[in-house]
Amino acid sequence: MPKPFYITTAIDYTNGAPHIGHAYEKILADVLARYHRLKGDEVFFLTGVDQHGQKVQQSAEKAGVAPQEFVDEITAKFVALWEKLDVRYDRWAETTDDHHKENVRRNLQILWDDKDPATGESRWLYKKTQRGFYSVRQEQFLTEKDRDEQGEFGPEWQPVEEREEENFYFRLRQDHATGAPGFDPKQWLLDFIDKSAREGKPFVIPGFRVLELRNAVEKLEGDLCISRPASRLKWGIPFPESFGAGFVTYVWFDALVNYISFTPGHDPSHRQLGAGQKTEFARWWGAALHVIGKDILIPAHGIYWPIMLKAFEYADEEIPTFLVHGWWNISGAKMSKSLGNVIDPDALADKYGADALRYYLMSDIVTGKDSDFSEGRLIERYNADLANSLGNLLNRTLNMAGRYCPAGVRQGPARKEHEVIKNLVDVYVAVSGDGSISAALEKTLTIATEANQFIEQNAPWKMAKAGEISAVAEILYDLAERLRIIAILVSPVLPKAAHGIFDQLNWKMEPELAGKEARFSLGDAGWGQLPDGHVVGQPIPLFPRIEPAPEKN
RNA sequence: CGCGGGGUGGAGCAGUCUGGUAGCUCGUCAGGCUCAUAACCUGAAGGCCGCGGGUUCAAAUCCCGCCCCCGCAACCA
Repeated sequence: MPKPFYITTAIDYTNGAPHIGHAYEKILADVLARYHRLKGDEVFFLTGVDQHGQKVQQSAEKAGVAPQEFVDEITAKFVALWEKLDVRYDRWAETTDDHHKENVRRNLQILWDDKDPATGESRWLYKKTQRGFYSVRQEQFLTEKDRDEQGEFGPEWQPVEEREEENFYFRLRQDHATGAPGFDPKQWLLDFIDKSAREGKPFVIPGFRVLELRNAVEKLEGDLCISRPASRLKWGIPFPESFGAGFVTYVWFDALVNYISFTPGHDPSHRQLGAGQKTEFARWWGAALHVIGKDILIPAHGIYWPIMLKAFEYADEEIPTFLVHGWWNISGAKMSKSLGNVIDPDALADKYGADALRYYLMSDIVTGKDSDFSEGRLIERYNADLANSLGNLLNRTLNMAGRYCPAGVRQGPARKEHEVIKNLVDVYVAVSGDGSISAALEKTLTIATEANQFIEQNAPWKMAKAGEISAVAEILYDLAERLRIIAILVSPVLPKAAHGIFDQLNWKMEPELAGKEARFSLGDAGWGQLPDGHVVGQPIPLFPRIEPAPEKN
């Protein structure tokens, strides 16, 4: 029975066009999904868009269109980009989807109906009136921390007015004044983090984020305001009528729930995983990995979400794992719209191709850390690794095969290099499982580098001149096998190129496999699967060199 | 004394958790090869792994102190 692997990404906010950071996250998740399919796991890959909220409402107003029209337009850009970048997901999550809206409302109702027998009040939600200074410009209540040195609210907040507002709150910690929920969510989360660390079961990857998260939880005070008055936020999911009229769901309470709403087999009528949902849903949910950016770990994913799941009565083992990735900076500075240094992945894909962009984004960063984006580096890595090392290897191999062995390549004796390759494949599997894609690529490229060395050591062109054709045929079989294995290993990152290599090797050409991921399997990465006497195809440069644009003065 | 990340040959980075000959790509220099996408291969120069202490037979790696850089308001992965 194949192992389930459920991978999700953050859903992108449809307030602007996608940038390189959005693309990085989706490609990372796509590569992991493809890697698990390669392993033979049963994979479900969920991604999508977050469409509600204040900022979308404002942007739509500014653009003079209805919010739905506004988000539809931006959503289309995301969908088109993922298509262009070969991000192959299994389901698309949109928070304006009816099923999702229904699910969010049900979740609210469930928490509202979960009454403490002693008080008759909800254990999780309560209504409170907030009175204070409100920035009309920023649409938020201000705190003492927002005052400047003079003790005034600066011009960035103005106009500021005193306001009173009633909202619903979600308990993040025990609060005796308003009735305890029976246990302290904050303490539970701290214990859960510690327990995961003790058991060596990763809750947050990479490890240093665990420390950061734990410190943030320690400092946690106050609860989460999960409603907005409809008078100031219309673009969102209305609260159920039982809460009274005029409340709209806060975006994070809406967005996070998407992970549940769009999981296969989800039935909103069940509250928890337990007996009622020990079905398709539970099978997927138990294997969930959330890929997110470092900016949304604290507090949304690392604090709100586990406590929400706890409130929905998910067991500790049913809290998903987070893979937290870093950022692509620009010349050491943060990418930002206000600095105007945002990188457009769509234009890059047009210029260099999806595979080149995917390769760069996967190879030139260590998962979890930040890296610096540079088009020059993209070209450098493409030329060095893909054009010169791998592409040229394929080209020279097929050229020699066509020239010296038109009747086919021949299986030769076992060589010590085959053992080296097997070890590299093992390392590839180990590091890929940890999400270390750059290390996996490095190991894969090592096979190409060693193949180039192998050619020099044997100099098949000299052997051919000496008439040793059968020996040449064995060398070329060896090279074709290496290329076949490389194609399998790079296929998660370079799906197009992997097909290109297989095609040129004239391998697995069945029409039903053409262009399909099923063509690649880790089980085929063992040595010696090309038949004796196999005839390879014609060489066509797979990665033409990119000539760097001359330095701008 | 807020929280976290980083400081490794000219450039960009890995290695640090699980101490044991300092690794990769680019660049530089010298040579080789000609099957190949002016690609490939071999060799060389270049590092007291931010600084100072400590633990150890042994420290880039563990411990203590210090210095410098970057994030932690918004747009936002």
